[in-house]
Amino acid sequence: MGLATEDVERLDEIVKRTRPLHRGDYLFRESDPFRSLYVVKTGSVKTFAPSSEGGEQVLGFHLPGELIGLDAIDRDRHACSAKVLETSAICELPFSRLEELTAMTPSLQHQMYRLLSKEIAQDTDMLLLLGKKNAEERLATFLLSLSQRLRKRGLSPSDFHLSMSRHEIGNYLGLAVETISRLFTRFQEDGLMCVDRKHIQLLNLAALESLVGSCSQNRRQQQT
Amino acid sequence: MGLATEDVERLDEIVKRTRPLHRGDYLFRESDPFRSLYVVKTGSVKTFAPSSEGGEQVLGFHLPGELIGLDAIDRDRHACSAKVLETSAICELPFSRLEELTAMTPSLQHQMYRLLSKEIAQDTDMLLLLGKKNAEERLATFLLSLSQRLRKRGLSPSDFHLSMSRHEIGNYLGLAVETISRLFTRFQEDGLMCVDRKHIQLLNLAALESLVGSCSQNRRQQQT
DNA sequence: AGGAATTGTTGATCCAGATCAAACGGCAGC
DNA sequence: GCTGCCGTTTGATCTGGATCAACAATTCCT
Repeated sequence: MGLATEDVERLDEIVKRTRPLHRGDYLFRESDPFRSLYVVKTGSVKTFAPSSEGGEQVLGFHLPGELIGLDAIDRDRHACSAKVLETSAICELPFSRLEELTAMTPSLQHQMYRLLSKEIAQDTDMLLLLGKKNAEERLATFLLSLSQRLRKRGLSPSDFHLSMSRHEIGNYLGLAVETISRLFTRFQEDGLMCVDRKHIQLLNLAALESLVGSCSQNRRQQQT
Repeated sequence: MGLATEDVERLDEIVKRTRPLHRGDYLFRESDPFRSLYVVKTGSVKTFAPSSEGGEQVLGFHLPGELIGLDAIDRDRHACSAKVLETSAICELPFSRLEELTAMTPSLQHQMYRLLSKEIAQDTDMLLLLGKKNAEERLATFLLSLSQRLRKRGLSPSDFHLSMSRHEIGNYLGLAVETISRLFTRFQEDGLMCVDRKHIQLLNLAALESLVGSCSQNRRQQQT
């Protein structure tokens, strides 16, 4: 992510590599004391918070290269749980070590601020999604987000495996499972994608992008 | 916020105090280059991002003591606009100066990480609100949040002025203006609060808190 | 392999909250 | 004081997506 090799070496020294984790394993649970940040090397992880009365809100899906646990620094304990969705390799970054390191390395400190800030900006996008977008726009946004993040890691942006269930996607997007299922069917009928169980192929990225930007053509105006 | 007086003095040296700003003034606009963070001293500010096709999503209301602009560090330009809601005193913190200062002051660096992390945790709460709560729960959550933040600053937690319009509240909470208006009326009928134009009195904090936690009594189960 | 539990799909119905419509109350400008 | 414009309230109606209800396809377990 644009670090000098010198910095990378230093970071490398404090990273702990954990043995592979498997579907269902927890990286940490809500209210665990906060000690480390985690980086997904391969596989995927979901984070989620308990909502009132037993339910849960999926907060995010984390793909290779992505950092988990930034929301816990403030309270010294995790505010959400992180569960592995498929066999995954995860690196652990003890935060106190990281903090010492960034204190003596301005370029790393800057990088750290950027990472935290990026997380905020992403949450902000999500607020817009949940606050203003309809079901179709939400799912299109989700698919394109996955696509872009996979591309960034050199993986196929148009042919991939969903490690999360329809239920989890719906929860994340603020929609019911049934709505997700119906939209997958519809998107497929419209030739936007090809869905086979958890195997997804995006056939028309451009069309999906035009859905994301709020389908102005088929709605009257817009509130607010 | 729990800083050593020594640190506060150093911070004080880099703070720019701006003349009072007035309703409608912008602190910054979306896509402006990022230079500074802002702290509300008195008054209030709203931040908002353009949503697709002209609308906007209100991202937050910022009261005295709160920091604005953290989402811009990553991209070097502001991802949202900040508009003053009433005559306000705002401090400006040039970020490059702040970054230098925190690099040489571990306690300040730590504080900075905590602030960024807290922002993420707050956004997370908001995702839960927009993803899982109904209209009643959203408004109750909003009112209690204001109440608590005012109390933290030594202001009345149960008698205050709303500097934002019903429209802005609705936008923030993902609800229509009419819904906000109706809920205010209902909350008042139920003796939870007293509403007079923009003047709010919370009469029953405990009851509002019980609303927030999802009113399990009057709904069947709960999805996920 | 066989049965049970989980996950996904599809159709029918329902409802919270949006949208539409109208009238009202404050307040700014003249 | 009068006028016009917002912002707010209230009522009527509409609708996107939730909920309910089967059922089908997978995966898991023994």
